[in-house]
Amino acid sequence: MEKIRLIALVGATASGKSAAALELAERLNGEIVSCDSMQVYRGMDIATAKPSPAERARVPHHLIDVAEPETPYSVASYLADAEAAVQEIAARGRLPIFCGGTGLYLDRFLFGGLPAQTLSDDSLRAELLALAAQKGNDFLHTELAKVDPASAAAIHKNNVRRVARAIEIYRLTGVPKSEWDLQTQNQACRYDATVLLLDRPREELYRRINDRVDAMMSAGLLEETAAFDRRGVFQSNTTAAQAIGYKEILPYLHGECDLQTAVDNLKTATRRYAKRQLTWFLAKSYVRPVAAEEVIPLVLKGELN
RNA sequence: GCCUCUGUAGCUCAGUUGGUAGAGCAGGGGACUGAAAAUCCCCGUGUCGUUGGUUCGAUUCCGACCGGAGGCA
Repeated sequence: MEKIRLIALVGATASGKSAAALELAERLNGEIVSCDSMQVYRGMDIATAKPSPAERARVPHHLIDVAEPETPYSVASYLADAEAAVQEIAARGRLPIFCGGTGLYLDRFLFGGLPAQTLSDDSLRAELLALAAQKGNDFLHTELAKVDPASAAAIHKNNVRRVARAIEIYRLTGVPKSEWDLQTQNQACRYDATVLLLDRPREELYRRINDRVDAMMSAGLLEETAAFDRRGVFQSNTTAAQAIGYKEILPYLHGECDLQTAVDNLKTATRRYAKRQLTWFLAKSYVRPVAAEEVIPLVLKGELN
């Protein structure tokens, strides 16, 4: 069976992916598939720089507003949802255009996630994290080494989250995570995909980030944050509660710092996030960095296939 | 005007009983397979305010000067 053709625009936050995707979708009879771990949540509009209703009316967007902020959403959910969206789009004879900065989501979508047996178990995970808190990171890491030495060697002992997840996989399936990993490593890409990174000079990117944060403030980020706060979304440590934007504004709303400090912290957090995104994408051999302003012309000329 | 405190990495500060200095944050780099906007790892030379003096040697002690904070007038 022939692989489905798709284009993906990735890159750091504020690099201009959304606008480029919109234009390409209109020119190439495409539909946009968001690849963003935070835009999936309903109501988290300003902080996540979600495409506006007007933009969404121009081109169909998928995987935006598909979960409530109180609901856990993760790579696994994404793989299923994205698979379905792409099938639909392709069935309509249109081109799926991925757009977003969550590298892990796209990576696993293209190459396949862990098998369904390796489900997750929140209570087991909580138990393991508590164990590390009580007996120390070394203790949990040693536990992992007993059942999965390869993973233990690959995961730093202080990365308790990953250590716990690896143990969790073993407990749930009886097979070490490192074994499961072998099944998805070095797999061929499941799609006929062109993955382009919108590249910009670091200085320019940081300027755009600062400008975007200022724009978010004028768009009502304070109100959006306050509303979620009243709703209790930040009481638990759900994924949505970790979105950059709310985390930094909340201390101001609670009178713990002044507004200027909160905004500066938000800009800083966003810059650091952008750097992490770039580190991820640039390490992937299937990602092609292209100067941001060249992306649309080059795709239209068909020079990037 | 006098007195006291203070001036060390971009920022906040520690320290050297005199042998040219180190943390946090910021910044830089990296990892990443069901929380990924998360999580984790690595990276610290800077005229130790300026200028004289004492000393083999001063960022460290002493003086003066220039900033800053407070107190007395």
